[in-house]
Amino acid sequence: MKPSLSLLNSNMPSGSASLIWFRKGLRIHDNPALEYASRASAFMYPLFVIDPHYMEPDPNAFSPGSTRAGISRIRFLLESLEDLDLSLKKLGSRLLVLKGEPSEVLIRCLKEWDVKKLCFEYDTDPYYQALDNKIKNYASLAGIEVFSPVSHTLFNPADIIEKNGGRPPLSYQSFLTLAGEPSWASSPLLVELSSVPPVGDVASFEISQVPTLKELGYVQNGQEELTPFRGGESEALRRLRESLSDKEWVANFEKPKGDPSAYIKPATTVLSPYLKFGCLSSRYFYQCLKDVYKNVKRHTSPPVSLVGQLLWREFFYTVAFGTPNFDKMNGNRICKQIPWNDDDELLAAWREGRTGYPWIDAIMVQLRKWGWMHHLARHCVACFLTRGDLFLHWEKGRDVFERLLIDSDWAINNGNWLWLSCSSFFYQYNRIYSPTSFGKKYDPNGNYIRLFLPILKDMPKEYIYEPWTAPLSVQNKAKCIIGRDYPKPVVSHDSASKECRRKMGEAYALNKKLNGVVSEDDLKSLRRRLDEDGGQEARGRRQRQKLIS
DNA sequence: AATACGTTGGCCCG
DNA sequence: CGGGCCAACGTATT
Repeated sequence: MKPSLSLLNSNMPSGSASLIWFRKGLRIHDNPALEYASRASAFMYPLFVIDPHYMEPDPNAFSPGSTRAGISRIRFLLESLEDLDLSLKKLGSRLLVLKGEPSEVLIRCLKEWDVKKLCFEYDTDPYYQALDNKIKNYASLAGIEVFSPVSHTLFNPADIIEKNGGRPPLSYQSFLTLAGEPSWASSPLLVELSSVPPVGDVASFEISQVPTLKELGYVQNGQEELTPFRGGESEALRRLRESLSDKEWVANFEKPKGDPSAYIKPATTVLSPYLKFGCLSSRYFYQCLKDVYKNVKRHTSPPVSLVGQLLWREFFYTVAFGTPNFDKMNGNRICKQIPWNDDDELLAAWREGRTGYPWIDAIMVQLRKWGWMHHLARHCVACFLTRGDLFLHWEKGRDVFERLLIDSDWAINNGNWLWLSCSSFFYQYNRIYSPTSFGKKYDPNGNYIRLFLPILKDMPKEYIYEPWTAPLSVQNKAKCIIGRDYPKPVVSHDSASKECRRKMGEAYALNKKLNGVVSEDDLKSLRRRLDEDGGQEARGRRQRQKLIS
């Protein structure tokens, strides 16, 4: 369908079509790419590409979902797309959903729809850096204008890195000093779009509606519990208003003071999944928080305040963007080289919530069912897996989180695993979270454990954090025999954490000695030495134990 | 070279 | 529940 001449004016060249390519940024408010695409175009094609690599069911994965994403996050994404489609329809448009390898689909669309202007939000993740370069190269050869604004984050990570002489800052404080106020903050953001151009002729394309889980091939048996958090911009804005309505709460927010065991009403905003998919603009959130701060006497500050939380996100985006191999230990210049153990049995016990430590296991069950846990709960299980107890590789834990979290974000997830494993940013490896007493101080009755581990629901509170210490009569009465109905601890925290401290000390010393340049062989020989010493020490302990008894 | 400081540890004390 | 101690790291600043 060609536009009739009467519709045209000087800003609207004949038949000019733009394409807004949605990936993250699944929103109408504060969406510069959408706004630009809708300006001076006769037609606008709003496109989302369903990438089979991300969306197709993988029956071999360790949890329901695709190869890359658990089913909760896939559903969250589909809900977000549904909501976006609805919002576009209210503006007289709609979301076009196509399936296939994104660059192939996109290039075909650009050709067949004769697109003159391609708009998509700039993305710093390595996956999109590679994909977007491919698309930009094609567009420049084809003479298509590309508009790719920075709007997922408050700052452009490249700017901060440049300000710091080409390297990203490695501490939060130095990041704050460099960052200052965001450049856009002086004027209000565009949060309302009144109308957008109509969708043009879609030619030979089979456009589908936003698919359901079932249509994607997911078989739901009704057994698995999916996340209670609904996706989409509308829900994001509703949650935002709800959080902002309590001005005192916003003003006094201090992250470390939240209760990780709160599950009826989480101690934080739970806006992270909406920021991850861009259902909520981080810039709009920032603007709203500043407005609240203006109207109260005093408020908390970074790093603990709510604005501080947004800046943590920026910090990790910046370091991740400026650090080659950020998601690996090997070849990552800011990552300590540590001889982590490799033990699939222990890894599976952690992943599946059967370490025998109820606090740890309940958190892992919440991860699997809800795709979300409180920040401090994440700390506990990450510390337990790596430097605290099991001494397993942070990359393995990262993979589990990346798959199961509905808010998993490449930069933030990797950054936090580097942090918690004392591989980067944070180095006080003596500070280890106790898998028993940490949870107890927030939730002495163990309600959180009882909810996510119902097998322990009748265990008296005296034993619920350490059920293996309960007398058999108590276990019988609680209908939960340790070792049969619920596992015994896979390690003893006292000795395991001591071992971890020792190994971390040795590994740090080696990194220092070799100035951070640690080879595979260096790690191998350190691992051998640690195991020998550890073996000797353990044998010595058993010997002494014998002599005592 | 010396110093301050770091989003949120555990434990014991009063 | 706040304070002091434990044992102690690296980064950034001076």
